[in-house]
Amino acid sequence: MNDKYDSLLLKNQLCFPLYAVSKEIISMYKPYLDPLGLTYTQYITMMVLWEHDNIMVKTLGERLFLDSGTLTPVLKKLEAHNYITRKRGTENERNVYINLTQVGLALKDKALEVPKQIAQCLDISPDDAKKLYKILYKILD
Amino acid sequence: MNDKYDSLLLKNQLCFPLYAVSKEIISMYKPYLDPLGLTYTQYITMMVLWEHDNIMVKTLGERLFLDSGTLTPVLKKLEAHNYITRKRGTENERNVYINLTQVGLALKDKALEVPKQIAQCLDISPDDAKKLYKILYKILD
DNA sequence: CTCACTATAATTGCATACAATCTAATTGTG
DNA sequence: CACAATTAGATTGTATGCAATTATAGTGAG
Repeated sequence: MNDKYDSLLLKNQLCFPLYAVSKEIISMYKPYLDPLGLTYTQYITMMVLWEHDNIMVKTLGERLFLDSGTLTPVLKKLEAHNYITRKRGTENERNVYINLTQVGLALKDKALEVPKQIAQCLDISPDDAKKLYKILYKILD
Repeated sequence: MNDKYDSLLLKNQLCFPLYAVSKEIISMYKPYLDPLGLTYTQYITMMVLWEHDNIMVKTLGERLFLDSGTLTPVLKKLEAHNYITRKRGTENERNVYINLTQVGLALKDKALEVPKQIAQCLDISPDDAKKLYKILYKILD
């Protein structure tokens, strides 16, 4: 009923459903983010900036669990869209500060619809959502 | 205490911790998969094949939630490593069947260590793990 | 039987992710 | 002060992921 290879069955993995659900939910964002001209990664980047403007790339990376190798190209695209600006710090030339433009700030109001739409698509009970959230942050910390 | 933009706070998202935890755990696999010459995507592909050999790319894609655009390059790499073979079906030329080589099959024994090591690194209670697993599969189905 | 339709992979283009390396700036130490 | 060590970003290389398109092979309605 149980052999030595059971631990290698896909259905006995915890990481795989995490990976699959993560991708599936991110793909649900696409139709709602496309009108805003944002990808999912760009969206969560904007979310951090909407909460706290004028932050360093390093801080952004810590909040999003992303390194400069990922963030630099993302930020350059957001800058090309005129949603943000990138400026070297005067006190310390190593630091790059990200700031929202008027356009980027204005996008916040349009983005309000996104979480609403996703909540409707996502078929999960409030109880499960709460449990899931808690367990995930327990792992992250 | 509560403003109209609360729904856009990173900490109020359910998808973000899913995405972050998924990435963090996948990165934990790297030191254990490197000696096997596998990436995480290649590893879960091999897991499906270890469970059921001689399956079509389409079936593999359904199990892994990946499309041919992702799988074709992954499978070509596994073929280049001599872990698998790819053969067009004789009954239906559209189908491509994937089979393990002797080397690929032998890798299964070495891979047995991987889930053991990951379980040790992953600091999560059995109860939380069970809850998490159930909720994730509820979403996937 | 034929031709539109469908199905399966492969290909192409774009956007991440991350390891490793590099550059420039800053800091700590003797 | 001099200089090794550290830090912040950028760059490079490799490997996904996914949408859209293409190529080829089967299928089915008339």
